[in-house]
Amino acid sequence: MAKNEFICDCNAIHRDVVDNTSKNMLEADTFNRIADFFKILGDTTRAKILFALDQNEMCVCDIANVLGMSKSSISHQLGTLRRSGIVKCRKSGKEVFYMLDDDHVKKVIEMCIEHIEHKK
Amino acid sequence: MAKNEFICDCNAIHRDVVDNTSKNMLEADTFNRIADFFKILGDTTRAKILFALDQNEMCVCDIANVLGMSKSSISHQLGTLRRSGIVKCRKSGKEVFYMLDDDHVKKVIEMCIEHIEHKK
DNA sequence: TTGACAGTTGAATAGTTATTCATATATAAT
DNA sequence: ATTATATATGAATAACTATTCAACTGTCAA
Repeated sequence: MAKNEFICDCNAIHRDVVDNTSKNMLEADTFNRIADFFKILGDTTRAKILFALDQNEMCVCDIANVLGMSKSSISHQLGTLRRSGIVKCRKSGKEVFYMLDDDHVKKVIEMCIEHIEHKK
Repeated sequence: MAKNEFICDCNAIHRDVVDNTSKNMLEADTFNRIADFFKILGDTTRAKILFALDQNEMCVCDIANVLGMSKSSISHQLGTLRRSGIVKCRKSGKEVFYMLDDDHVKKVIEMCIEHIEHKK
């Protein structure tokens, strides 16, 4: 196999490892989805919102007060979470109550906390 | 309790829910750590690197070839992963071999893939 | 129907970050 | 010593994103 079948200009390639690993890689789209999922959790505000919603469904105003942030900011983030299918909402009069829409999120957050405690 | 003990200017607050949830919230620093952890996974390049390293330890050049990206770019990302304690490395001559340094990462990624499959 | 209020949304700003390029360091071979 | 190579790194650019502000929608009450 010629050197320039490989993208980068090194001689240090371990071809068997590279070939084998390449074969096992998932589709590009799958990695995008993985990254997108974690990107959602990778923001302090959203992490707080999800942790809070794990305890109670809440209206936008409640969440804003729990986090000490503006309603607009919270609403933007809830929009992001809703579009990702991680939270869902129900309307009741003027209020909109948000709740988790994903079992995995809870587990993933718990595992993450475990990780953090472990690394301390 | 006076209205302005709450941060935002709504009347729609459910005080018991807000008070209770507030009590159960973790420290700000903990949420920052949670978000920082997920931020690391929340990038396509880093997700690919971690998935690849889950199969074999590899040198920078190998990873660059598996991902089809420049060595410099990969090296920057490996630095980020190393500083986060998610990968570690060993030197062997001119080469530097990287490997996972965290059991949780594997589990978290697997759970994430499960989540993605489930939502399809 | 008018006013008040819960929530949403678009635009703007400010901060962050991934990649590239050029350069630097470290190791091995000649 | 000198050269080649593997990796690291600083600076710059470009792309992305969180929050704010202002304006808007929809609902309830008077």
